[in-house]
Amino acid sequence: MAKEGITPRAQDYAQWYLDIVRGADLADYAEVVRGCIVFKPTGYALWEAIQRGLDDRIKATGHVNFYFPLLIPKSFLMKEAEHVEGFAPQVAEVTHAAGEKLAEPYVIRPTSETIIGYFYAKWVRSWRDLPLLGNQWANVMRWEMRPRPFLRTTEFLWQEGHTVHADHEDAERETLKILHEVYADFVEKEMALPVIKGLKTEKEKFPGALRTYCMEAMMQDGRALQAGTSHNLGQNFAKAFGIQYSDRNNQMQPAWTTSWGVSSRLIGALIMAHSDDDGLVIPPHLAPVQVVVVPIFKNDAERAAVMAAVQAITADWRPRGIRFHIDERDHLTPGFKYNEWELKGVPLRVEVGPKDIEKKSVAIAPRIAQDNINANAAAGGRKPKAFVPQQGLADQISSLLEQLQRTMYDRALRFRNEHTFEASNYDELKQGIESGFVRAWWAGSRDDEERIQEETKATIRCIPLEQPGGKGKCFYTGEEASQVAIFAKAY
RNA sequence: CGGGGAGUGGCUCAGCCUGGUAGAGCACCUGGUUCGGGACCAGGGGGUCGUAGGUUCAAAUCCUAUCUCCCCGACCA
Repeated sequence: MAKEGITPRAQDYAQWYLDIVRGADLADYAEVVRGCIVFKPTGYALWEAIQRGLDDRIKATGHVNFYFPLLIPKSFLMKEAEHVEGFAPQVAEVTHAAGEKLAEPYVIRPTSETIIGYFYAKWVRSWRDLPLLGNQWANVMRWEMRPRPFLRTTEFLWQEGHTVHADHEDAERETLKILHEVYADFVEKEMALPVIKGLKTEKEKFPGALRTYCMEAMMQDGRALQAGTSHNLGQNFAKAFGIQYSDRNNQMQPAWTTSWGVSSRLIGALIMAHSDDDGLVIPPHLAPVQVVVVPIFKNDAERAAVMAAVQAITADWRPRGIRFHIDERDHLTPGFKYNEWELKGVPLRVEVGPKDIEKKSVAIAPRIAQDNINANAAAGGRKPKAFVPQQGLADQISSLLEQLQRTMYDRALRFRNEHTFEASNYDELKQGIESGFVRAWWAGSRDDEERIQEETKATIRCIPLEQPGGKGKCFYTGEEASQVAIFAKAY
């Protein structure tokens, strides 16, 4: 039962995604600025919800926010060899200002390790200054060949954390803490998106990092989406920018740094992981509007009675922390509103009409199917709907929202499990990556990895932190392997 | 950035081949009847046909350039 104007997923997944973005009114194309989008209010509200959830966790783990300039001297980028090489093809440069050519061009930040490194070198003096735990919310720009709304735009919004540590162990601890306690915790609990946490291979790691940890999520077409990364930068940037400190013995030591980020791409992940052919589906924890109330009336007298009832019914919702909206528009039929709010992904709909006033009930309809709420033929619909008493409604809504949150996570996890395959040879891998993730014992080289990518379009998404243990036979080289890798096509 | 497709009211598109006063459906506005799963009738508003240049008495239509979007590839959060 696809909505008007929504291409079914099975027909064209890419078009479906674009239809959701447009239909749910999340973004507009900034067609006058190639590759950029306008975050419309509903899209930006999702970003604000993501920011809130992450910012709370970033601060709870001891970090503070700050802000560095958008423009970075071009020479800064050149100081770390791998870093320049990695980002050079993607940077935009400012060469002129005030009508004059600049002596040294600036680049528009593609990420801020370099400029922050410069200042960290000034700020860090002693072991007592460490760890230095900072984060900034910012926009960055990376010139993209093939942009897609939220998933890959030339300018995007993100947070980037940058920390300095006295030794490798502390930097490593930080890198993993962010991955587990900030990123995966947020994405799994608030976005209802199960992720696989792992290590990037040399080929896939951040340019200039010692190692990169990541979390990978599965989209409904079986492809992987990198939902966040956390880098142990080793001493690479510290050495390039001279970040050093006096240790307890008054010896100068190069420091160790980390950086980590998640971006507005998460909105794309949210859409592609949860939504259906009827439109967007937003997990209740994240939803800017969790419940929409649709009043039903035929005339002014009914309208007055119904609105009074709606006021009474919703009176205790706000104090209970339920985020809701009452759709009072009177030029649209209820049926139209149902479809519209489903398209926009609101988790729960409550209908209040004259019959409900009489029976002290309301109709309640979850955005996605729930075991305890069945399709209600009496309501003329094929969609799940239940009539429940007004008494104790706030409690029931709160618990239903929690139930929906769990259902969404479970549903996404089940989908991932059903689309994850084991491969013990190359043919099995080729077959598996057509519809999902492939787990396989891996002892190949970087060259092997590149060859596999050329031949199959799939990459090693990560070496999962959770390993089966023991040894296996590499599916590609036939050698003894001590680790399992996840292969998939990626966004 | 290479290959392919497309830009005409807010949306989906027709008109272009064969140049001659810009159309439809949906959406929007007004009024009325409706209203528990995408209402109906009547009236109305809205488009320098992506942009720039050229050909022509005359260009949405033909030519050139350019921008943007979509699909496929190489690059990436």
